[in-house]
Amino acid sequence: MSHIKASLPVIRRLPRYYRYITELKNKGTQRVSSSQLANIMGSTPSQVRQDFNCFGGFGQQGVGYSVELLHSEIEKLLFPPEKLNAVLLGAGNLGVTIANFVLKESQGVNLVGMFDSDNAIIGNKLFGMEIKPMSSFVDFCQEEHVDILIVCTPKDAAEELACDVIKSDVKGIWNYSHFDFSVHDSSLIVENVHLRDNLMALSYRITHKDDE
Amino acid sequence: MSHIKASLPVIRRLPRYYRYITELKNKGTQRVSSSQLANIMGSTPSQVRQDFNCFGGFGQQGVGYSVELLHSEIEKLLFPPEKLNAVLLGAGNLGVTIANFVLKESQGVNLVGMFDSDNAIIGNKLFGMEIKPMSSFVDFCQEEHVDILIVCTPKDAAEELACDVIKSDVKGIWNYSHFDFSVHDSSLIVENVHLRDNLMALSYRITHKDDE
DNA sequence: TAGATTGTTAATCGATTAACAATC
DNA sequence: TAGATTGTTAATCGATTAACAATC
Repeated sequence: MSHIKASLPVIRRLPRYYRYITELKNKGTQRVSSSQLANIMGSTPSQVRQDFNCFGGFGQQGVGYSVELLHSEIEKLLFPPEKLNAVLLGAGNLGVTIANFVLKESQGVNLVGMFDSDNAIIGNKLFGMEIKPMSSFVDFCQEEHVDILIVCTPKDAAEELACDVIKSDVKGIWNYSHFDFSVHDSSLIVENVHLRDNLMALSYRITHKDDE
Repeated sequence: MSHIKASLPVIRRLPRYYRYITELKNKGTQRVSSSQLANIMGSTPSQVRQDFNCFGGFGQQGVGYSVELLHSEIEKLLFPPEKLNAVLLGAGNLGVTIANFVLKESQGVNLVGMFDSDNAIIGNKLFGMEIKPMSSFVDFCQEEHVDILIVCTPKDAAEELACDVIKSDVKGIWNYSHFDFSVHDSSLIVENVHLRDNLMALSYRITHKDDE
């Protein structure tokens, strides 16, 4: 029953726990031990227990964890009571794919707007929503209570947006651009998905596998 | 001149250094100090120096780092002498976007094949390449020397692929599926891009910002 | 009761930060 | 020479792992 604030590594593991426990639940498994979970996660029983104890400890000494309880508790942690509202900035190739992903595969997050600066596509309908001009997004955010900005613009556009972002009063950014919001404003909650950086890291690790 | 094997956090920072140093180079900046870089990176001068010393230390005491030299050294580290060959498994919405990304925005990696199990799209041409049946990818890998597998299939399909992957003798996986290759085969080099997990972590952090 | 397995405290490990001698 | 800034060693911090008492 400690309820220590969860550290970032713990938070990052939470969705993975959720995935595996959902699988167990669907298989009809009733109980699971920290060592079984460690096995599935590729970690250690200690870590599993430490992780869960950040949130209050869902287990029973001598018995293990109830899959059902674990599932519903982690669900409560991951899905807020009201869905978060998100807005897409940059409706290019990647942006549209991510928008589609949010609409179809994410529980917990609503896509409520799409913005672009290209006149050629402004006004087009996509997923039943009209692509609006980029310049109108700050006003939109004020009216519609937007929580998350999904940034899929080129770097320069993202950089220009930086001031507007602060004005817009959003709580977090899902950032696919090469502009690092977190470096410039540490109060923002940012998750970066830097595809290029990620592929480079993979390529480095492959190439230097046998170093020393 | 220590040349310690770079740890994963250091490797992950390398592409970011590269981005910032490329910018400095394009601006015509000649020299940069560890504290300036720390500022741009949102880290500390100590970390910058430690990081670079993993690769042999590119600086000059009392003077700083030459932007030109830093750029070319990091480039050498990140881009292998021969490009790596990659193959896409799963040419759905996300897969096609990623393929497009690799073709247009990644130096250092070649896309040499695309595979899917859906008969409706097998044989279609995309980016001048024919989508081939999934069943043929192991043979293809043997003939064409494939280094990287980009997995954009649903979880079940990825799970079925697991054995073939080992046979195929690839060196690394860029994984967008919900099947965790790294847990099941720790000898594989895997970079996971779990969009759903990532968005969930963002949503958790937003919702629990003010906890304790 | 004995065996199993948690919750929690303590020990270890690794990464980050600080300090300082070396040197341009 | 004095000032600046690195390379490198030492100190700190945080996360992971181990140990063990509590308890089902």
